[in-house]
Amino acid sequence: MHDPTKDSRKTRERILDAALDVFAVNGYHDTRMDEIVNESKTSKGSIYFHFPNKEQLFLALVDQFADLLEKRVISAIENEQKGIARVQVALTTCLETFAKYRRPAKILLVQAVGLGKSFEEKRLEVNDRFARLIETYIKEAVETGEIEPIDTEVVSYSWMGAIYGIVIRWVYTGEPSQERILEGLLPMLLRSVGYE
Amino acid sequence: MHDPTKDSRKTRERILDAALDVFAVNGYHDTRMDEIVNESKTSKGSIYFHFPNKEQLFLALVDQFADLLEKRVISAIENEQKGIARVQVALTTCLETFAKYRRPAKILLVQAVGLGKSFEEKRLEVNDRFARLIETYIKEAVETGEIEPIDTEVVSYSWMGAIYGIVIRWVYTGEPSQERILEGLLPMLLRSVGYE
DNA sequence: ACATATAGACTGACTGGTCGGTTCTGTGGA
DNA sequence: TCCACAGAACCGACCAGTCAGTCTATATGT
Repeated sequence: MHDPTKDSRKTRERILDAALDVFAVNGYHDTRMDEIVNESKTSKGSIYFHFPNKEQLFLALVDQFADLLEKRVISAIENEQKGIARVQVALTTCLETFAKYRRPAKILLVQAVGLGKSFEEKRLEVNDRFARLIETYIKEAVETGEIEPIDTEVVSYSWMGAIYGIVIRWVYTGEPSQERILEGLLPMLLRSVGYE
Repeated sequence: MHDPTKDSRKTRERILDAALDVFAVNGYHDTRMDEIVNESKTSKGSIYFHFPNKEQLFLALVDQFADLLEKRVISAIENEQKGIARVQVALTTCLETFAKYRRPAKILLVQAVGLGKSFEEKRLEVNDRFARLIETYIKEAVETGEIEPIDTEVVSYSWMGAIYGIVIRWVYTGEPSQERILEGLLPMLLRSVGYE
């Protein structure tokens, strides 16, 4: 019907970018719509033209990053053989993506937590998607016999937690360095399922 | 008999109990002080007599649980020999405590996240306390030679994350069962530092 | 023993500022 | 002419925090 023009898309992105900045720093409740208006150099009318309300604007950011993360993981492993190699690449890609997109990561891992019911639903949905993605590759590695059979659900959720925990700390303090994370965390996770 | 201090203490606890219930279910921002008033069968004035404001009431709950967790871990390991045995007991105690105190756990792990700066400070402080506690015991196990030298900081934070990740899922869905968590997660964590 | 004073604990109706969201008028470009 | 937006003025629900006053128990004075 109405193909969004180039300008329209640009404005939408300016709003999303500004929202990303402000939400990442201040969190959801401490962010005023007027701040996003200022930051985006648009207007209140414009924001409410592109997004129905504050909540949907925020969730759009969460979705955007979840999609990005999934796409990057899937495209990274598609050249790999089934098995532990895929697990390794998937983990590396996750960590690299979190490192590269620090603010979206903070929004997903920190700012989206502890908000109301509708937010929590979205977050659990994203988490599940992510955990199942990891679970798939772990199961493949079990199938190829590279690692022993294990409770893959427990493994995937605790891996996710481990990654989140480290990344959250890194987001706040810059420590441990990305190098240390890759060199410390990855082997540790693989060792946890009996792969050296 | 009519010790005013005792009555006062009881009222304070009634308020804390009610706040625990309501905050755990609704989160910080979706909790109205009036709900806590109703739930606690006290009054607005009474709450503001015992606590300076909403924020401090919430943080009192976080502190309460952090203290409890630390006390239980420390008292549990004091009968154990230095080394991996202590690590094992510390982890078991953590998981048991989270399981036993489900609502406080939810408040610490979920509802306290993504609130403002002062909240985040408190949460990071609690997390650090907890991570360092674990780190201590891991270091001891390295000293006794039961496990190989490792990046204990990365280990402690990722362990913490792993535990959080699993517990959060359990808090929401009841899955995986406590049994599966103890039988799946513990050996996994120990394996991750090269201990069978 | 009785009256009075003081203080701590508690009550709940009320308020005042905040902020998400609306509305409306206007503008420039395709 | 219509889309995409600017932006100011405005609305009004919502809710943390206030405050004047009540109640009860104990201390003090006579």
